[in-house]
Order: sequence, then C-alpha cells, then structure tokens
Amino acid sequence: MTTVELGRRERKKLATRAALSEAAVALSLEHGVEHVTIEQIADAADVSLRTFFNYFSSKEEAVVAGDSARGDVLVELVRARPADESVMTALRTAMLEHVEDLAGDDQLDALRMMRRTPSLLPHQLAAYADRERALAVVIAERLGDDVPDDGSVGLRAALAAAVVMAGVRVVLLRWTDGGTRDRDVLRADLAEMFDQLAAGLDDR
Amino acid sequence: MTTVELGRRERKKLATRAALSEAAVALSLEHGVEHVTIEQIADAADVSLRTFFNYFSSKEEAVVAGDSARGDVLVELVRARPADESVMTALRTAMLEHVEDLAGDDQLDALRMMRRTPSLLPHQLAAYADRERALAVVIAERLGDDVPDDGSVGLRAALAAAVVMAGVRVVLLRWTDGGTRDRDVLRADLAEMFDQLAAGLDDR
DNA sequence: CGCAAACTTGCACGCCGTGCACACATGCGT
DNA sequence: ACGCATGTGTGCACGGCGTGCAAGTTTGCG
Repeated sequence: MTTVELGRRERKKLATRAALSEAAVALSLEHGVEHVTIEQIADAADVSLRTFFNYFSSKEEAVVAGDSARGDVLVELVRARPADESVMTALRTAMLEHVEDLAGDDQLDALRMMRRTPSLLPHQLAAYADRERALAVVIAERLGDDVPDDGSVGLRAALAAAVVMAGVRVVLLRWTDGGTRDRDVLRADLAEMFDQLAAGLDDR
Repeated sequence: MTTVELGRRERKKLATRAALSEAAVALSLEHGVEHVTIEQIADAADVSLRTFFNYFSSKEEAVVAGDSARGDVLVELVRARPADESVMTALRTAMLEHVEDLAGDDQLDALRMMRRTPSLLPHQLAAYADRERALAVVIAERLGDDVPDDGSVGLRAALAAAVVMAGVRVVLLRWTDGGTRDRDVLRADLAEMFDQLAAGLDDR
C-alpha cells in the first residue's frame, strides 16, 4: 500500500475527502440524492461550499467515490495474483477474493441506493471506465505486452478488461437488485459468469 | 420502420428534435462542447431556450442523441436476423452490417469529437447502457426466454448483451482514436473481437 | 366550428461550477 | 527559530443550468 508515511497535510486532505464522501452518502441515503444540495454536504463535513469543489467537481462524484475506491482495490488484487496464472484465472480469483471486501449492511444499502438512482448511472459508468483502463494495463502487463506511457494497450488486453468489467457490472447489478444479501449467491453468479465467458457465450 | 404514417404534430416534433441535435453537434464541432451554451443551440434551431428542455434535459444529451439513435439501429438489425441463427452469430452479422450505416466523413468527425470529449463520456456510456438493455431483451427472446413487462432478463441474455456492447465499444474507440478511416480495418477488428469472445478470451 | 389536449414560450427562482483574490497553514532550507 | 515558497481554505461574484408554473398558441378530432 501507499499509505505508509504521510505528512500532516496529506492526512488532512484524505480526511476531508473521506468526510465529504461519507457525508454525501449518508445524506443521500437519508433524503435521496436529488434532494441533497452540495452546501448541505459541505456543512456536514464542516468545510465551505467552495472547498467541496476542491475535492469533487459534482455531488455525484462525491457519492460514487467510495464505490470507485473499492474498484481500485479489485485492480490491485488482480495485479497481486501470481504472474504464472492466466489472465482469466487471475481475474476470476481476484474477483472472488474481492467479494470478501464488501462490508456490512450499511455499505450494501449505500450500494443499492447508488444502483437505483438514475442520475448517478452516468457517473457510476464513468467510474467503471476509469477502472477498466487501469485493469487493461494490468492485463497487458500480464500478457507480456509493453505498455507505453500513454496507457494505450493492445486489443486483447482492452477487450478482456472491458468484457470482465461488463460481466462484473451485470452480476453485481442483478445481485443488488435482487432481494438477497447472501454472498454465496453472488459468488455462484460470478462463477457462472466466468464460466460463460470461458465458453464463448455460445448457445449452440 | 415506424416512420410510415405520422401527423403533422409528430413530424414537427421529430424535426425540432433533429434540428436541436444537429445544431448541438455542429456548434460543438466548431467551438468545442464546453464553449457552447444551450441558448446558442436553441437559437440555432430557432426555438426558445425553454423548449430545448422539452426535448433534452442537458446539452450533452442533445449532442449524443445522434450516436444513440445509431445504436438503436444496431439493436433492430439484431432483431431482424433469422430466428435460427445463434445469438453470437446474429450479433456478429448484425454488427458487420451496421458498419455500412456509418456514413461520411462529417459523421465520423462528429464521432471523433464525442469520443475525445471527457465531459461527454458519462452520457455516452449511459446511452450505451440504454441500448444494452434493449439488446438484452432481443437476446432473451432469441434464447426463448420469456421477458416480463419490466424488461428483466436472465443472466445469460444480460451478460451477452453487456459483453458484446463492451466489445463493440472497445473496438470502435480504438478505431476512431487510431488515424485510419478504413472500414476494412474496423471490420477486421470487429471480427477478431468476436473470435476472441468465442474463444473465451483465454490466453493459455 | 369548437373544444380538449398537446406544445411553446416567458418568467422566476435556486442550485451548480469556476475564476479570482486573499488569508492562513505547512513544510523546508537556512 | 525564522522566514519564505508553496499549497490549501474561504468568500465573492458571475453566468450557465434545470425546472415549476401559467399563459398563449397550435393541432387533432368529433
């Protein structure tokens, strides 16, 4: 992790950012995203409205930030898999590990709130796209491709990243929308998703 | 097509919508999306600013509308494939047909402009998500699933739709970002994309 | 022709997002 | 310990955004 040594300044920044994001989620859970103003969020985090915009460029970004951070963890889990694992094996294993990181019911409630708020959808998808780019780089490295500084990768890596993120998104959406909170169900759906991808999605 | 018989009212509405969308694209191409105000778009389409919001809820939506409509065509092409084709065959064939619909250089310039405008990304992705839902329904019907009125579909259909849309997005992005305008290159990349999906994206 | 429904428009209002200037805190070299 | 360069927080101002509302206009239909 990069969280080893930070000066007071850095720590304060992270704390403020976290406070803003948490306030955004809490207020949105209570009143609905649409009915929360940025000013309320800033007040709850005890900073000025102007300062809010030093950290996030919109209310939606603040609400989604937590979810986004969880996605970064997934990318790191993939990177941490042994180099001799195939791409799809590494992705599958990392994803199943990642299910453990989904914490308690409050986080799940927040997830549900986000997934069913239409105005949040564009920003959630944009967050997915960000992680997809990061994941593509990790996959390209695993494939032995050399990745230029601009982050452009080959078709194969970009495709694998996009497809798996799409699969994860679909499975996660169905799980949060469904009534159950049983993680075994989620694990089973993820496994089936990877199985179908491996089988080429063929129906004949 | 559904464009057979429309009253004057409906035709005017479609014309206004098209005029707004085209004005949005033209002005964005000329000045950049960020520097175009909704008022300018409304003026160019010769309607009031207030009327703009009767058609689109944001500038971005208007700019992306054309691209979005093209996506609907793709979904219809898939639906039109013979019922005895497998899902992946129908998707592959429809997509290759769809390449023909990409018209001249001006449309391509518009596409390029959209793809490289960051503030448009969320709305483009949301548009993709809309078509993904429609595509999932078409796929579910082809699989013989019965689709309830709320549009919910099985994992298999949802997954196939999401994965193929993700693949198309990746290939299209790489093509527009690359220098070439050669459609044979695009066709080849699409074919390779489907091949890799069929092969389960496996690298061992 | 006349009415009901749909569409357009102007107005008003509050929120959003940013540039700017200035105050203040921090870290760093001396 | 001190002072300076740099970075961060805040208030202010301003223009654009998005919507509810009510009044005016057009369209479709009996």
